[in-house]
Amino acid sequence: MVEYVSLGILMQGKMSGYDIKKISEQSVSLFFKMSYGSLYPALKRLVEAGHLIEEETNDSKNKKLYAITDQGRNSFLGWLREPLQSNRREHLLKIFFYDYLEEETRMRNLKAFQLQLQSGIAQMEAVQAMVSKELEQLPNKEEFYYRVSVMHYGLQFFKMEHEFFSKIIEKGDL
Amino acid sequence: MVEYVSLGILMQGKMSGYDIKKISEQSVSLFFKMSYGSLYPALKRLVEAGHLIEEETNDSKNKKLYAITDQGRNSFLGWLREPLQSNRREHLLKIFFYDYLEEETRMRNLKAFQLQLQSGIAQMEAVQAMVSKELEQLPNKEEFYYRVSVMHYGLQFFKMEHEFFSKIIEKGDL
DNA sequence: TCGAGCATGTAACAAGTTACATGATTTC
DNA sequence: GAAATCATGTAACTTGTTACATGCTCGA
Repeated sequence: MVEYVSLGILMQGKMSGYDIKKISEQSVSLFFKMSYGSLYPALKRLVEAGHLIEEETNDSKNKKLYAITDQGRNSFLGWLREPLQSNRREHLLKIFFYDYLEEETRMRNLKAFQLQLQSGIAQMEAVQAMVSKELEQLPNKEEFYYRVSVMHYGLQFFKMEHEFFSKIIEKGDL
Repeated sequence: MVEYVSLGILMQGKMSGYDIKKISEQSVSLFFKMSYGSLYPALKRLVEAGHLIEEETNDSKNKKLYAITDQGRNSFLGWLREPLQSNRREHLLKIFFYDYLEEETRMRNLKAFQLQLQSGIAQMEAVQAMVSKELEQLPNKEEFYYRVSVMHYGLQFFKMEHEFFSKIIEKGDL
């Protein structure tokens, strides 16, 4: 993931590793934390793979500037085009970069994900209904307060996400 | 984490590795996915560390039952008592098991986390205000539609989480 | 009898964290 | 002149995934 996030940030223009990290903190830090220990080796690999070009500046700080190549751009777009998956939580990361993606793929993926969410919600609602029935039979309900709350939270969360997707699919008011 | 989730599930009573996975899917799968490749080695380590006792059943399927020891219970509770941190997303996992924790620590941790959320929200709102001002100056606003949407989503999400915490702290209606 | 589910495990690999290590520059 | 920040990197470690490997049992 560091690699794709780095490529995504470098779509803006060339910059140093240090800058990439700073920008990631100001933008995608909600969904993704980057450490130098993963970033610098990743940049090295990307250069070796021809996805980036390294440029040594001989200014005082001897920092290096990284620029994305066509190959890198293609690789990044390939990643963006993949179906959205919520299991790895990378879906929001991808959507953050969706302005770079062509409308068609964008809509296809957003709608597919929307459907997944819908069936997930239906499933969870079924489970919840069952659980709360079972729970009512028990004398010691309060012992499951946090369990139940967290399940409830999960459901709420998915419903919120579903609503969010509806809005961005319709390019609704934000 | 597999280790703590396994211990948490075994607080209910002894069962096989296979069962642990099944139960994890029915309960915490929203926040945590378990694979056998991590589960079985984890169980082995927990036995070696004295946190679990392994019991061979000689029934046809030759499955093994795992039971939590006092040491394991203490280790699990130690983990539960740690402050909640949202960076690793393990906070909901912990809260799921919070019925096992004493009220005092529970409230202390929930309230501390609530405060963190609050300052996070304030910070994000400030950033958002700045960004949307800057954005209005630009002629090509639409090129940042997804970026802006995702940021908006993040803020919404944290607000929702904040509300959730308010409710469970007050033992409010769910 | 055949496939789904029960049941356990290993090995290679992937990805990232943490701590360490270093040094220049800017700002107060 | 001290502290913060810019700037890059490595090595050991942690954690988990994926694919492979095996074999039993129960119901249709």
